[in-house]
Parts: sequence; structure tokens; C-alpha cells
Amino acid sequence: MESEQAILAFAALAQPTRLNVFRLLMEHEPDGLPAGEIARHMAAPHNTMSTHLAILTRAGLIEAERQSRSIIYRAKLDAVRTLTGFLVKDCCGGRPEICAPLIADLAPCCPPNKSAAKETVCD
Amino acid sequence: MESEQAILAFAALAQPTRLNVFRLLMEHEPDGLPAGEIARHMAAPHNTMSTHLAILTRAGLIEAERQSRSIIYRAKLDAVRTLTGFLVKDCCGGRPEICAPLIADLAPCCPPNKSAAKETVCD
DNA sequence: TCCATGTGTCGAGACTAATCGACATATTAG
DNA sequence: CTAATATGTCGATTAGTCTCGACACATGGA
Repeated sequence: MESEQAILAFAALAQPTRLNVFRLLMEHEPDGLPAGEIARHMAAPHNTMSTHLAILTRAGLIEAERQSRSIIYRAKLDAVRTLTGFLVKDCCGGRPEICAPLIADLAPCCPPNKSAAKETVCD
Repeated sequence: MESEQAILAFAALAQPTRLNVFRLLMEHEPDGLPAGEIARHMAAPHNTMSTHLAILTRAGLIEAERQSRSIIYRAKLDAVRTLTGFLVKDCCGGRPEICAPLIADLAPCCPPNKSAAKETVCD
């Protein structure tokens, strides 16, 4: 991942409305939500929301697909993976000894099939 | 992690100089670097850098410690872990089935004791 | 104490982002 | 074709950010 793209993603998420939109779309994976419904959820005018959605799209965090009159937006899960990878990349590069505990703390957050896992960074 | 804190962190990293400073300090873990040397590295005036360092500090991404005349800055590894956790938290909450592959792709990036691991998101 | 060195703070100018009314475009129904 | 619905674009205003010169503060040595 390029720094430039990461900066776009960070800037996109550094805004309360947009961060909430992104989280909302994560909750609604993989169905997504139409632009109007997102605006209603956030209690924002449709044109303001349109701008926010464009910024998130340009950042590669969400994607749009026309469905008759509505435009459905979905979170791009790859974006989370890529951005997360970018965050830990630096320490991975030369020094896995520092990075390993980060991953270790993160792993129990997503258990393959157990449920007692919300102790570390999940909340 | 609170949204507010996450937004501070995202905003702090959404700026080329600050992102580079953060990466620089990650490379220099755990020794850190004095403010002046950071400014020299980035070819920025000391007062501009001071502002950037203050923003990163307020965001909880780095920390400062006085050492005689110099002030040493260090990356806070917890910050990466917390921010990463925040990013994947939403899908973890209700739907580990979506989140699991994200972690799976990330894990080989930091091998406990092997070296062939730079295939996925490491670069 | 006085000076040099290393950092932080303040304030102004330039730039960029956020918001929203008004208008434009696209799709579908009648 | 016309109207209704859903969304995007433009332009202006307001607010916030970035940068850097000038100055202030803190530390250590002579």
C-alpha cells in the first residue's frame, strides 16, 4: 500500500460522520445500504452525505453500485485489511519481535469458533 | 477505544510529514529520537515539527520524555494495537465470520520465528 | 550570571475541508 | 412525455489546518 493511499484513507476516517458511515456499512455487510438510507441514518442532508460518500469511495474504503434508482454502498473489507497491514508493516519490515505481540493481542478478537474473546481490543 | 480518540489518531496520520515521523519513530523503537533530529530527518523547521509532534502526542501515537536538553520522542506500540483493534472491532462485534480472514491475512506478517512471511500485507 | 543549545508557543497568512441551498442528472411509473 | 424519486454537482460561506518567523522557556557549561 502506498503512503498516498493510506493518507487518503486516514483523512477519510478522520471525520465523525464518515467514520460512522463506514462503521454502519461494516454492520451491513455484505448487503450494503442505499445512499438515501445512509443519509437518513446519519440525519444529514443528501448532498452533504453524497460528498462524504465520494470521499470514502475515493479513499477505497467503500464502493458503489447502481441498483435501479438507488445507489448501494458497501464497505470494502479489503480496505480494512490493507490499512491494518499498512499500520503494522513498518515494524514487520525490520523487526518482527516488536510486531508479534500486536498481532497476538489482535488474534483472539476473531476466534475461529469460540466466543470468549472480547477481552483485548474488541471493545 | 473511543471514536473521538480514533479520529484524533486518523487525523494525525492523515498528513505526510506526520505519517513519516510516526514511521521513523517505529523504526527507532525502542530508543526514540530527539525532536531536533526528527526535524532534520524530515527537512522541516523545528517549530513546524514541534507542532506536528504535539499533534501526534495528543493523538496518543507517540510520547515525549525530557533527557537533559533534548526531548526524546518514541512511538507508542499500544497505539498501533489499539487503532488496529478499532478498525476490526466493528466486524468482530457481531460477525466474526467476516473478520476472521482479515486476521488470518495479517498473522503471517509477523511470524514468531520464521522468515518467509512477507507475502500478504507486509509490503 | 551569561551565553549557547534545544524546544515550545504565539500569531498571521495561505491553503484546504465541511456544509448546504439550488440546480442538474438518471431512473422508473403512468 | 411528464412527473416523481434518488442521487450527484456547483458555488458560496464558514471553519479548520499547515506553515513559519519571532519570541519565550528550559537546560547545561563557562
